[in-house]
Amino acid sequence: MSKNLINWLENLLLWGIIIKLKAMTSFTEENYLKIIYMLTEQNGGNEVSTNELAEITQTKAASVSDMLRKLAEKNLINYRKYQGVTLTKEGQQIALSVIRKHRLWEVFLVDKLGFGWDEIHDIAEQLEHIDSKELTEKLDKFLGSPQFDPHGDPIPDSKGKMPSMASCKLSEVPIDQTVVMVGVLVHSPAFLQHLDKNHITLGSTIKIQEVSEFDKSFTVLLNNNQSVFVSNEVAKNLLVK
Amino acid sequence: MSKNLINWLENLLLWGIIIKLKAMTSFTEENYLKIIYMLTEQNGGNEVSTNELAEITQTKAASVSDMLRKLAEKNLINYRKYQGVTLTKEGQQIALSVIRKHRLWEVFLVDKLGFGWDEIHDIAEQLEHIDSKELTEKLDKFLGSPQFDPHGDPIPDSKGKMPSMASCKLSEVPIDQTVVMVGVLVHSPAFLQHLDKNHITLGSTIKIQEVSEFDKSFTVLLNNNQSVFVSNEVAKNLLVK
DNA sequence: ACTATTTTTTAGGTTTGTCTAAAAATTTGA
DNA sequence: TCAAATTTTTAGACAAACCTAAAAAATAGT
Repeated sequence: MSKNLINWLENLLLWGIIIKLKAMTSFTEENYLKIIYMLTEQNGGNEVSTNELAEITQTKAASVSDMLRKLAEKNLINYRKYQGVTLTKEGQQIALSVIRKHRLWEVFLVDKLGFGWDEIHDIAEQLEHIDSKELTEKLDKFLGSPQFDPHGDPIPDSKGKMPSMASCKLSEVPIDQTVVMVGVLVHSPAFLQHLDKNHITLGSTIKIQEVSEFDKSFTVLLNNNQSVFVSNEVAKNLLVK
Repeated sequence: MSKNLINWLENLLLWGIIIKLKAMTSFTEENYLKIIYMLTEQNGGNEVSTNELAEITQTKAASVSDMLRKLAEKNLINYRKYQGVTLTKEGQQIALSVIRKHRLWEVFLVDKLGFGWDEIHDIAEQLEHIDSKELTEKLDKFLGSPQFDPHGDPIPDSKGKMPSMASCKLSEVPIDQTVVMVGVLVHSPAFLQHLDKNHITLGSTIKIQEVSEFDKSFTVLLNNNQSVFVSNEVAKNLLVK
């Protein structure tokens, strides 16, 4: 009967919609996945705790618990109650895609629009959730397929593979050695502006002239022949090669 | 007493937050305002009805009613029950800012990333809600402060002023006259792809060679000396100058 | 090893934006 | 003009993402 057929088609359509909804990740879910990815990295691959997530998302632990249950149902995280979480393959893919978009947009904001590296974070936090694969790939081409963002962070490729680069903290480099500034471990506007004021930017050549016994502060020579003072606190957060 | 002082400060803070929340417009609210603006234009300044809004937002009239009550409370629309709505000054400002962002991003997508004019609508619908005045103004500069978007629609300036341009429908132009294509009244991919196939684009020179008595279809001569056939349906939706 | 503390989860509630069903207002047309 | 049809609003519910308060599990200290 044609009415049965129509019902059947409608059911199929309905199923299609349900499957689509289940496959979709919301703005908020994407944020959780991204943060779990970054914290897992920081922890050296260990599980991320509920409280850590609550701290960073600026919500309460109870809200995090709710969300973790939901993400686990969607198979995006590995979740054993009270034991913290890690990402599944699928969750990692989504996290990497969000990070890719975030970092590509940061390159756009600095290279094309002329923003400072201390001004772009909040805008990129919004742009990273724009949903269009074609857009991401065209943006990537337009920017010349950059490997690193304006803070020196690696940009994963469309398959989620991160470019790697050996680097270490400036604080660990021996005296008299000459190195190149390739990244920062802290992204706060205050830190970045401090570097600007001292003419230290991505790509700066840094020669370590003197290290104080007392407070482990550095005096370094930059490529412009300027001699600047670098506290240990700063040196610990500068990546060089 | 210091406890009273603290309470008092907390109250002030709370007030501050409430004021901020009241001043903010959500993604969804922005969409309603934008749509009300566009429908009001189409209606020649008349009120927009609940059903019209339900149709376009793809929701139910009941949901629209709810939202209208909310927007009216925030003084963004003029709303008399059962009488339809218009925007207040404040609502219009927000609508124009969203439209400005939408059209600037469309220029970016076509001019810088190489998208076709039939592929950009859904992406711009997302980008138009990115919240950063500095971003909008830097994007505008980067694009060379364009006056019109890839469909020929005017881009309001940062104060909400629309550039104007006299134009009329191709269907209203007399025979033998030569005009320039400056816009479209329909933005569906199908229509835009049809124009692409006939080599009619923004800026094309069009000379009307022949008009059929029977179906009001046109034969026109383009700047590349190609002669193409234009149905009345198409001619009614082409803006020329 | 067993309290005390901390961490995490559960239970129950709020807001936003949606829904369906039903009521009320407006418009239409004989 | 007044009953029928249409449009709009109200009432009551639901899902997502959050909250507070309280219960349960894990960890730590002696």
